[in-house]
Amino acid sequence: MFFSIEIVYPYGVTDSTTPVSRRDRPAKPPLSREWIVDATLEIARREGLAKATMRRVAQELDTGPASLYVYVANTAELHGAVLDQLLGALKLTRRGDYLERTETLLRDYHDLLVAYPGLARSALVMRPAGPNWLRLFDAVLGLLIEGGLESDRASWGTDALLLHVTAIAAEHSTPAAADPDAAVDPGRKITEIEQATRGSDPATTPHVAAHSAEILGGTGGARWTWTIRAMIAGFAATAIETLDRPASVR
Amino acid sequence: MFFSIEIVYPYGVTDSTTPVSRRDRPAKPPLSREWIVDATLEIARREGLAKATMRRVAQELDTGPASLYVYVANTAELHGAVLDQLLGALKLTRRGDYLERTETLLRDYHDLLVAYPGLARSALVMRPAGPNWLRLFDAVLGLLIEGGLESDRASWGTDALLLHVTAIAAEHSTPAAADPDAAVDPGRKITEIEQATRGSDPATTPHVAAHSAEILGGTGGARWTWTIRAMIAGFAATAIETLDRPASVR
DNA sequence: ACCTGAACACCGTTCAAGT
DNA sequence: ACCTGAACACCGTTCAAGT
Repeated sequence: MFFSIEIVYPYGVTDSTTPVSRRDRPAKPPLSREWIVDATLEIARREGLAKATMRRVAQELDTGPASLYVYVANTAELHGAVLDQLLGALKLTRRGDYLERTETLLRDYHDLLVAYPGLARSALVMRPAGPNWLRLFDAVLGLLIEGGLESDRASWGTDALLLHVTAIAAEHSTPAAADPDAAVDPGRKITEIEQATRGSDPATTPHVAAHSAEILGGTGGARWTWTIRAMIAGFAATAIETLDRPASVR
Repeated sequence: MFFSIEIVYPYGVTDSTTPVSRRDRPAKPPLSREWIVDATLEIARREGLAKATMRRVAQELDTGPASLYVYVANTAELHGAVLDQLLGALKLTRRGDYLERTETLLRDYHDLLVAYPGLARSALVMRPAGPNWLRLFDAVLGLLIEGGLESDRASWGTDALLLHVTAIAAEHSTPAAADPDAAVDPGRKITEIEQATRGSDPATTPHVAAHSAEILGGTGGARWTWTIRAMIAGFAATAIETLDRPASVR
């Protein structure tokens, strides 16, 4: 076997997180990609990624927005660099079996995305491909293989798991959450769905009407864990070859 | 049993799709929510949802953007109305067992999102709650229950499946796809990930390096089907109660 | 009562002109 | 060669003023 615990564990031991805490910037710092990403990160932490616009970042660095384009291709690329920077802080735990460790890592990834409103949304669009993203992908893939999944299922499964966790995070980081000005008001958006679900017409949506309690029920944590665990179980149980039989379905 | 095929099948037989083809608008139509949604839909179809801004829609309707706010709360709400409108066109097939029918419905939903660049992205953020969204949710839920899933797993599973399909669509509807000006160039973004994956360092990302072919392999269709089928299998095999045992994991 | 012109406060990105 | 002021082409949303 080519994988080993020793190779997997060093994941996340990069120094990528150092710039995060480096706040001793001179008044007029020398412009560089690193400083730009750093400034973007600070704005994202304080006010959400949506506020970390080219103009705003430039202002933070005492320059004009045009200057940023010397080091950064566009806003999407900049936000991608921020995500990858943050991903460097993720670390694998040594505790638990492969399943617990996978869940913990995915949870940490989720929590990271939620901590920076707007980040999940851009992660979804960006198709991240930075070095730390690759490390995260590698860690999950290694865990699934360690858990006994065949490498093809493990590969596609890792893709699906990371995408799903990102989507959950994107769904939860509402625009309201990204805007600290708006009162937190966590019941608002929930009520809208709750209202639609509970008040659904049994004639047109009989199953929703009959199971509204289950649809709306469960703490976020229990639901999250169940979903991830069920997905992994499904990936472990479903062979890819099987598909070639009724593959003509579309 | 309270669910029945007859109740499930009428799903999608609304007239919501009629306005889509109604292009015989007078030069200066009377402003109404319906006309606004209709105009937004047309712009979205032709140029992508991103171009369907308040200003652009207002221009299409020969008025100022302020006038739209009489009928629509904000851009997000308008885009949500467009999604729900389009969802009205989805229909259940009678062919196949519950699994095939679920897959076909989810596929149709996916294809719909992909057909309107930007729609998936906004569906992800919006937490849709319109009547046709509820109908779609109800249809999937009904199919999973018909397939034998307990109602609690079916409920959470439906949520996860719809979220995942939306996320896949959002991932595939790149900003490039939303912008018809940009040359289609489908190899571009793929190459970026392909490059990162293939060129990954075996020292830092051993599993990615070892399995790059599997990670990048598979036609989109096979991958999509495997993922959805595996998820459903996992939901069917994983009891929610089980979670309360090691629920203290976080 | 209903509608809207005009304004406010922003955006990303480019490019000609400066140092 | 490197940097950037100023401009171009947009945004969402509000509100005072009109009909």
